[in-house]
Amino acid sequence: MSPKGTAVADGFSLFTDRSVVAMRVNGELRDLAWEVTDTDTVEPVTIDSEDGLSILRHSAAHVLAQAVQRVNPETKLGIGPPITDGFYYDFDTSEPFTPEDLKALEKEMQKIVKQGQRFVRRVVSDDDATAELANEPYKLELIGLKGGADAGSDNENVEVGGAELTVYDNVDPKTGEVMWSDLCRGPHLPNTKMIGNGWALMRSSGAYWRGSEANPMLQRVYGTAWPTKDELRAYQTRLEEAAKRDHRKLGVELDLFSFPDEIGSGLAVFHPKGGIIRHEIEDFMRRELLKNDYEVVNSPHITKGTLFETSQHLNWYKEGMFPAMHLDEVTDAEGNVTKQGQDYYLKPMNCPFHNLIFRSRARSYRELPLRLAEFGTVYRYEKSGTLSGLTRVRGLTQDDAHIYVTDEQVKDELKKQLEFVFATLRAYGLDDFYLELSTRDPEKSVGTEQQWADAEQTLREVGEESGLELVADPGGAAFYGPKISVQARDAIGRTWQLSTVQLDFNQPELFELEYAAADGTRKQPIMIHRALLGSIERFFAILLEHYAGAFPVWLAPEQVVGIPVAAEYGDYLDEIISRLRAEGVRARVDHSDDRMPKKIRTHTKLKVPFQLIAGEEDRAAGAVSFRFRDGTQLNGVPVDEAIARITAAIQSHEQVSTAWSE
RNA sequence: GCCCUGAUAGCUCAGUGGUAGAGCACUUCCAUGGUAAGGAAGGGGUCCCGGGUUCAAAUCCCGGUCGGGGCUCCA
Repeated sequence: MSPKGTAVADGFSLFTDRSVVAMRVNGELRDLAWEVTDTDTVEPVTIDSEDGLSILRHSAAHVLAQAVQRVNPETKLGIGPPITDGFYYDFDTSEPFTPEDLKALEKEMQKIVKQGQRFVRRVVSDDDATAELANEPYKLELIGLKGGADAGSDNENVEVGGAELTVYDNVDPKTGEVMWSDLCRGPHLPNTKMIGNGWALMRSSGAYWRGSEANPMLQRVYGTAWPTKDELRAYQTRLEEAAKRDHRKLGVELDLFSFPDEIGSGLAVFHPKGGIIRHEIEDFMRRELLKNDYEVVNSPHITKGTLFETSQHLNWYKEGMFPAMHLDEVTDAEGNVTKQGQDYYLKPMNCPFHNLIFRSRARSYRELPLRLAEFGTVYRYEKSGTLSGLTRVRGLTQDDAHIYVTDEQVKDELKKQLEFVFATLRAYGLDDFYLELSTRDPEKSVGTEQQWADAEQTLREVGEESGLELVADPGGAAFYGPKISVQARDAIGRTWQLSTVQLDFNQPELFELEYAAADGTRKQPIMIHRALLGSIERFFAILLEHYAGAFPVWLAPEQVVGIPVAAEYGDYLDEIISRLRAEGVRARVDHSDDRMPKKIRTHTKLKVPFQLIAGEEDRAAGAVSFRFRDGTQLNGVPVDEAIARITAAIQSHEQVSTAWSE
């Protein structure tokens, strides 16, 4: 502890650079108005730093709240923290916000920003705060939480996280009048003018108070804020780019899949072009499985409930399952049951079936590791509000595998699995990964502490040995065992949880699985669940967005389209195309009566990797001209060479968007 | 599941109490063309479904289905 120094200055005199919006004093974020002493360590916080952006966004949230209460003073305040790329503020209001309301609020916010109100920090006692905020029931609740054992989430800490309670007053710079106040830990920008014009309100939605379904729903307004208008524009452009590659939009444009209303929510049909992509994804996966010592199995989509009683799924996840079909019950004329019926369920998971396959006969240690793989279609009754395109559906096909190993084999097998995962994902064009280790949630787990500790340790070692970044996810494990998951970054930097490798010491026990060990005793195997692509539907969506619909040649639904310069050259192209088709290439000639530039436009929009154009010059030379997706071209390529290059590009899983360099 | 919001031609969308529209796509015909839209004509809609209000409903009200944005959830 250093002796208390003498107050010497505030941040305004220490930092004249106008991009400094706050400072760190002895590691703590402080307003520039904070008085520092000669023994303090002081660092500037600039607006474009991570802390600076959070402060900017948090201040913008305050301005939003002030605007809301100006428009409707009856509105009660929830919380208003900064978040990635922006901020939100929750309100309890009699009428939800309409888009017009948001426009009006933006205008009101602009006035507040222009006025340049100062953010002034004021320390208050719990009692004073309680009196001052008597009309703000949610804030009172937060004050009550402060200092409790469970101090609430980070977002709530933004309001009351400090050692002492503070209120920020928004003060009119001319009159000194307090325009508005909010309970807040701070720090804030010195004044609202510094929020500038790089912000916008985005949307509104409902959100449960303190994130619990049991609590009332508040109205949340989301906004975004950046140091400059240019950065705001860049952010908006980024959102537009992401929207352009939205798989739901591309799915319609490229005629890949649809969700007919007649079938029901979350249930997709794949059209021929989506179907062939899916076929290629699965076909490649199957070949890799067989090369890597998996056995391919198959199981039905429905089963009697007893199976899921054994597996405990009916106990733990019944709400997530489609309700039972009650079958085979017989009643007499009086309605008395004369024969008990049976409950049948659509399967939400494949593992119990694989356990039955394991158990179908005596197993020897010589068979282990036994790797059972299936593209198993499962049905889950996901809540209606959580469904989203192909990424969250009610009917999905998992590329599922269950691997049964001895205790000694666990580590080697996990290693092998991770390597297999990386190699496979790379073949689909995803190569930027990190790992996440999900560990025990003591509230929700079976098995002994020792089992968990050992398993988590093994997973951690394997993860660390992979050389990839390993992120902890404490409490994220399922109840039956820890898992390691592979997160992949896509072309625009978003991360997706793909593969999971999960240990399970519960099911082998529930199903009484055993094998004969070398010494003749019976032992229980350890089970590893592993999904490599996750669900095929979701993986399909991820690839579609990753490539923005411009798939590598092997996955492209149409690989080659021949475009004759005039109808006369159609026959010549037909010959070339039939040679490609004989090689298994998806190729056709566009014989429609559109003009050539129109055909080029059509197939460019459909993102066909190779357009083969032929006219007099090409025919005379026994050649074709390539046009690639980006508009580059390669003229007069001899036909044999063209075919060889196309088939090679398919073989190698290569992405081809531009002309090959010689 | 909860809050908000939407549904009009295959697609994108205009129309908002009084006979249903555009562009693209599709069909046919003309045009025979060298690198992102040649021309003309034509077909195509229980305006999501069911109730209600009204002389009259695609339009207003209620319920449902499906979509979208969030919250919660995600074995």
